[in-house]
Amino acid sequence: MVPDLPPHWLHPPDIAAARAAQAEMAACIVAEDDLPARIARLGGADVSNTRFDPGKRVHAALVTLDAATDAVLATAAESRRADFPYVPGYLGFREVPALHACWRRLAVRPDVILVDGQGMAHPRGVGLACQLGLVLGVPTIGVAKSLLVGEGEPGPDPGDTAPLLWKGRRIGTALRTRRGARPVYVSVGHRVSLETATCIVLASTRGRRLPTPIRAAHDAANAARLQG
DNA sequence: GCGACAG
DNA sequence: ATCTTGTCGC
Repeated sequence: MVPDLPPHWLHPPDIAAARAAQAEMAACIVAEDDLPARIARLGGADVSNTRFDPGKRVHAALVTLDAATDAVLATAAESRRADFPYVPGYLGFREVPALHACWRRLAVRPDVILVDGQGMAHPRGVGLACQLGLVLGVPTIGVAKSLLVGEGEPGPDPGDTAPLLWKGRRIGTALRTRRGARPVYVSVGHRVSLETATCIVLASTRGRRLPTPIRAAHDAANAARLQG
């Protein structure tokens, strides 16, 4: 938990301030297990955008699923104007504010949130999943569909993994969740170990490439965009 | 300087 | 991220 959440962690005035904020956040990330022995609820987070939108709005969604049945226990969506542009490496500053609003209204809270984006597999070790976890004070896992930095190619079978390496450092795990599909890139967000993160992601993938919570969040964010 | 670049 | 139908394959 963050005692005093610095305003610039959510709303830095510019890229330079955002970069400085990430440096501060990097020192606060906890890459260790802090989860209940038996995870009951899994969260999913995603944001949808409208192309060519002059209003620059973002449509965020946070969902809570029963880890055993995949039943949706709660959903919260937030549509608002983005106060930060999309800049590779600074996605968190664009999406976290709206997701933070979703969290405040989420009726049933999950034990851990699977985030559609990188965790520590980031140039400065502070991807969207890390930022969301730090701001909410909740365990998070980064699950990205493509790479920002690093490389790693797992075997062809579901469950096959390969270390995600960058500059000689391990920053995550490339995980094959489905045969014939491109791998997903798992990395620590906050308050979870890479090993546990990888197990959770694989366990929540029902024969699909992406884990159920993220698919549900994607659907919810999309629904929010199609409405308001 | 050139190329890369989550969502 | 988003624009989009059918189609190939297990």
